[in-house]
Amino acid sequence: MILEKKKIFNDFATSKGLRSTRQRDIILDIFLSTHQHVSVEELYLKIKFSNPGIGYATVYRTLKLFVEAGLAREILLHDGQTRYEHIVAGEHHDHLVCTGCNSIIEFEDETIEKLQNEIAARHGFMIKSHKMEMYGLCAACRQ
Amino acid sequence: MILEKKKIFNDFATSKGLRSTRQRDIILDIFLSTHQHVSVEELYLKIKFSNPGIGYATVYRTLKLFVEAGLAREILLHDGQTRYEHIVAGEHHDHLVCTGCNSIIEFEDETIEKLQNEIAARHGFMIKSHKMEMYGLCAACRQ
DNA sequence: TTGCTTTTGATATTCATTTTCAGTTACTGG
DNA sequence: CCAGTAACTGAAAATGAATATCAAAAGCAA
Repeated sequence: MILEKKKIFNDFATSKGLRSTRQRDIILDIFLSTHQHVSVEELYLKIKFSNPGIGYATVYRTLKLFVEAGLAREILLHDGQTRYEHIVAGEHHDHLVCTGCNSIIEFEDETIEKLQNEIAARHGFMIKSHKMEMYGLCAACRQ
Repeated sequence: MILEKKKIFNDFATSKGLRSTRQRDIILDIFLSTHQHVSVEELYLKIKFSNPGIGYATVYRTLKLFVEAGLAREILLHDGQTRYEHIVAGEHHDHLVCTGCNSIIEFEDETIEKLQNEIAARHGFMIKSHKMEMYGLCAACRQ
């Protein structure tokens, strides 16, 4: 699956006439090794650890490329930090965000997806992406 | 309905020991006269027109109070501007955002709401709020 | 390798939002 | 009604995430 994603990125790079660089390889590797919802800061620190010398701006730039390539998606929570999550082809999940401990639970619901498409169609919309977030207290924080 | 909202804010202010000020009254009035999804900038300009002298910071501060009071909700789109929308008790709507012309269509779907509650329950979550946004091209922009 | 173009890293910049702080205003007790 | 005190305001400075700039470095085609 990781190889598959690397291929997606390489194909994207080729089609765009982008060059293949050490930095982009490293950033992709590390991004793919992370869990969902990395903030740029988190990713940058992780990269810096094994590869000092890679600059902040490059991480930003490269993440934007991942979004363009369809590998990642930007998500905005309410802490002022943009996060990036992995896109898995044919799969879409949404988020339960605990406002107590900031943990995030993912879920997927086919029925909701279908309803979303119906609603979009009803309004003449052509949907490219969507997101859904539910805020509340997780089981642990309710106590 | 407007009076009702003013009462909600007054009650909130009283319970929090906040003072009643001319500025807050004006900002609430103008906020209530806006449509959905005002950015701070938009609101500030509108306020400035009839009430020069009211400062940017006060508008920011006051909008946060409206959120606390349950009158407004912050929404984050992808243009770097925080927007505020009205909360109508017992009603919840979601958004279709056109990435072509930035227009926003609102919709409401009871079935989705129900599904969300079921999902939350399944995960032991107590939901406080949620949001759903679908991005794509509206009918006009598809052409 | 040469020459050209993209990419990078450090830094400066931008822009939304928050903080600071001195002056002003609202409320409370007398 | 007045004075004291604490909250509120406005202007300006500060912050912090994200972007732009630019000289140096690196990829790529011939």
